[in-house]
Amino acid sequence: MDYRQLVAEAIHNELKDHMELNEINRLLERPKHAEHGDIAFPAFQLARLFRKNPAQIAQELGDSITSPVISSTQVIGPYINFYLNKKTVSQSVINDVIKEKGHYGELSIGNGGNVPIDMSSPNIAKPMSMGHLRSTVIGNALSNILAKVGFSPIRINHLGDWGTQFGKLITAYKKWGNEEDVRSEPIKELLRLYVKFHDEAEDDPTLEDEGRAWFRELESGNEEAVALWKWFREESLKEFEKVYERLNISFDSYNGEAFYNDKMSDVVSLLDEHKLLTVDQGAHIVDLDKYDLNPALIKKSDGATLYMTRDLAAALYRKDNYDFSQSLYVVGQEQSNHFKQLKAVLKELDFDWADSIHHIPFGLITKDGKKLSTRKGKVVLLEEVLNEATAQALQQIEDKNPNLPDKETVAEQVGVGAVVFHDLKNDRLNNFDFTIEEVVQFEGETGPYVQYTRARAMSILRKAGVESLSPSEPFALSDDYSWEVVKLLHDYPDTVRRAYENYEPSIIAKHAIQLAQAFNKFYANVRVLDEDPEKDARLALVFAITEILKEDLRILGVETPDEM
RNA sequence: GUUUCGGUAGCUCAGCUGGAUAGAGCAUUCGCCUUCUAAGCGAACGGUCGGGGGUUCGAAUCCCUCCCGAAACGCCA
Repeated sequence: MDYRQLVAEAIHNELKDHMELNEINRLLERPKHAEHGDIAFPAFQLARLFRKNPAQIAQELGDSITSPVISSTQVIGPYINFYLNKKTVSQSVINDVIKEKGHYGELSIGNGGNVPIDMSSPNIAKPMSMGHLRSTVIGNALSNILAKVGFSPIRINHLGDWGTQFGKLITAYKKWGNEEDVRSEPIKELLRLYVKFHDEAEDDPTLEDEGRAWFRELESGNEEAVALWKWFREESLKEFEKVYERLNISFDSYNGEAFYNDKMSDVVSLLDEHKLLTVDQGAHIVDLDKYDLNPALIKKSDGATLYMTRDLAAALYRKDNYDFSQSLYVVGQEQSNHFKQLKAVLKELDFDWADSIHHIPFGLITKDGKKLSTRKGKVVLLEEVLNEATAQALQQIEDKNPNLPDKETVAEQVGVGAVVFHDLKNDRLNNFDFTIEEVVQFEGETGPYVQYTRARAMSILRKAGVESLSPSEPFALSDDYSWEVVKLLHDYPDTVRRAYENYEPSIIAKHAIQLAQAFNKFYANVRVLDEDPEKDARLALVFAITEILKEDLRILGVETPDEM
């Protein structure tokens, strides 16, 4: 049931010749204060239309609007406030959820269209940082949201597995590294070598030359260089897999930068055929003046290709391979310019699908107010954050629920859940300064709060012996605490739609928090298991809540322990 | 300097396409476990919505301008 639509139709019945249904729907609003009813219609626009005082219009119109979902109407000044029929609406909404369970809120906007999502994309030989976490969890949540509204997401891990840094790394390894250390702790050791290289290079600039030389060797297929590269890549991937496993995220493709090595010359020829390339200071560029953008650098003055070249190759490959309906890039906002250029170049190539490419930017994570830098060894290691969160979750369990079975598993779900939820709960463009205390929190607007809320609800169902419900029974409720929950359940499809339209997982996270808050108030004030004529309906509501909280968290990539 | 984001309670943030007395969480203080998990609930405290103009019946929200912060700005990705 969509009661907003029903109310709009009821109003439209009275205003047929004066206002479109859509317009009415647009004007309807949810009052901020409970004493203003459940849904309100302001009469200001009508005042202009009828050249009358809006309060007077509201007064005249108010009583004539009727509908089975409206239980009463109250006019306050220029507002017509509607109170909905709680029993009718709650019964309908609860049954909708019970019928559809996790599928509730699914939409068919996507028509099954493929949507490659460029996400995570860590650099080989570097540890996963909090920054990669953002791309990973936002990308994952967006994939789930897209699937929920009918697209077929394709998760692509565009690994940073090529570039001059490998020349530097090979140089550093040959100078200061050994096989054993790399094997035992690959990322840590490779990072140490990488940082050492940059330290030493400050005093000894010839190192940079050596690094470039080794990269040239790698590009031209030098056996030793290629072997080292492959080895570094494998070891790194193994480490990344551990993290992805903890986050419960998998990919459909690991085609990274190296994958496009043999596909870039085609891009260059294509640009050339379209007469788009010009030479400037020895470099090949595409002029983008008419887009008010800097030129896109396609080839360096030494002939080497660049990031842009590679991303063009990737965009073309994805179009050919997936025939996507849209293509997303979950990449930090500091690269906005790059993606504007990318789209502009594709437009210059006359590809009409250029507009279906969307950069999904996100804010920067800083530490002590400063940008993180791998080169300077200034990193927040994701794995350490997850470990700390899990350890604290375990401590919490020991304190509060020491008899809980399988504590370690739950601690992992809660700890990781806290970190992931924290990353998704705010507008993705917000910057934030990393502190472990802030990320690992279990109270208030956090992942564990939502998980805990659901665990309490599950506990009620367990005690009542409810495992599943069929939607036939009359689950009508009318108390205020249930009503707040019912309204949030009702809003779910619209929430999903908004999350999709804005590519914004935080909209789902906020819904989860609101629903959890509403349920906790209900829980504190309404006894579910007591014998009461409404007992079955209350259990049905609790069941509906567990389903939607679980679905909210599933979309965000947060697990849901039944007990904690 | 140019462009793009941002400035709302002590801190972190909501506030949907302008609407009725600006909301949460954290922190602080206080109350609630003989009743379904207190990772909870309730209460108190806390705001010139960066400043100034403008549009409007109505502006935290839209426009202009100024101040402050962050990021990007041709051979890194």
